[in-house]
Amino acid sequence: MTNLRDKIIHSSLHLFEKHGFHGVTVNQIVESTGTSKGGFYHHFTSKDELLFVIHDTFITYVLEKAYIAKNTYDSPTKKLQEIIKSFVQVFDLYKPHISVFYQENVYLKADYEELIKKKRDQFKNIIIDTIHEGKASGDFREDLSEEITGMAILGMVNWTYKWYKKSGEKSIDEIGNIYVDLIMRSILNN
Amino acid sequence: MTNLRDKIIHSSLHLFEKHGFHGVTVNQIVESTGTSKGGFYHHFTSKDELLFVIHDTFITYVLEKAYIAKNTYDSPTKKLQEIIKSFVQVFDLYKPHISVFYQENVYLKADYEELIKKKRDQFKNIIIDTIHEGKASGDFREDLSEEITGMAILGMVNWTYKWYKKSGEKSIDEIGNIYVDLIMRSILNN
DNA sequence: AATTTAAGACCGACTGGTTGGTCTGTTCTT
DNA sequence: AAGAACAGACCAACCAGTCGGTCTTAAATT
Repeated sequence: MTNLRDKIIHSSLHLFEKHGFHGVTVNQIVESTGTSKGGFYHHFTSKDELLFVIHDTFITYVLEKAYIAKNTYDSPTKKLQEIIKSFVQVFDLYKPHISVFYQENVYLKADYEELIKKKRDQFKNIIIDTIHEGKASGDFREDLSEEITGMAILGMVNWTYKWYKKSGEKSIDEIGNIYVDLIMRSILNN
Repeated sequence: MTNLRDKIIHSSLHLFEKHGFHGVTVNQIVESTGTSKGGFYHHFTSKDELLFVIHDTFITYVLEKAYIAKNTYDSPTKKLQEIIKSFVQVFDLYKPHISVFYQENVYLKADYEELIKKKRDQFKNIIIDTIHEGKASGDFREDLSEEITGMAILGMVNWTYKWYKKSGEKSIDEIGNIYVDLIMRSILNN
């Protein structure tokens, strides 16, 4: 971590995670980073922009991983497995980002919100499309509702941010494998 | 809705859901309720207490439903099915409460937070205990991790608050049945 | 090589608007 | 009559953002 910008993001992330966006003042961020108001506003136009940057770095990373998984494999089953696994792995890298992402998104300003929403919808659609493919190929059950099943999977996986701790009993890969197992049993044919 | 207290809760619920706890001022609540600061502070000691009341009414209701389901049936399978179904039904009744519950819980003051956490843990344990019972009785797979499976189920179900709309294609009971189907396929033996 | 110039990085006292909460009344109810 | 229910002007605290200024660094000029 060489530059101040990254330091500010790093500090604010942990503060936001614990106290929420509005529970943390710019002065607190600045203090915990070891800089000043001037330093902060030299790198960010506003507190709101900082919130956006946190949102954007996370969703951009996740989206790219999902595209890679989608394009690397042919079978819908393998695709979905990899999308889930790669997403779950992100919890070890971006846990605080994710917490802020799901906890504070209502506080994004309209313009920022729109940008984030687009990427989030893309991610959602990758999953739903994969379920669609799986049904078409005969891998997945015909009677699945693509929308609801997609949201069920997303929910199961996303919720992890509420309870996952690196120091917990199970590693993130173990958790990912459990999710994949549960999901596959419920959507695979026969 | 006869008394002012309920009116205030009702109005604030929708405001909080859309703009978040800190995105809504007491003046806005008071205005949208059609009352005054005096009216508000006659019924609530603080804005924070209002937040707590919203949390508490929801979790108390849900917890009671879960206990009833747990005590009404004998088989773990049936128990779990009913717990899930009864919980999902709550979305039609308490959608705004739930949104606030999961979005704004970081802003609960320490004392209030503790009270809520206790009830939330009780709810979580009802599910985990039921999974435990199901494994013991041979209904559920032996190799399930009770903790992770429990959190996976909770995640799937809880996440509904992020996207569910009464006006949507599927009714809440249909969604509940899909969840039960997915979950049962993944945890039932053979 | 020495000196000037200029821009980027960072500082921190200050401000203007906002917000939760108070307090003194007035009106309704029993 | 008397207490509960409500009204609304007012206040003190807080907080995001500003702005004039300093320090560092590296290129440009002499």
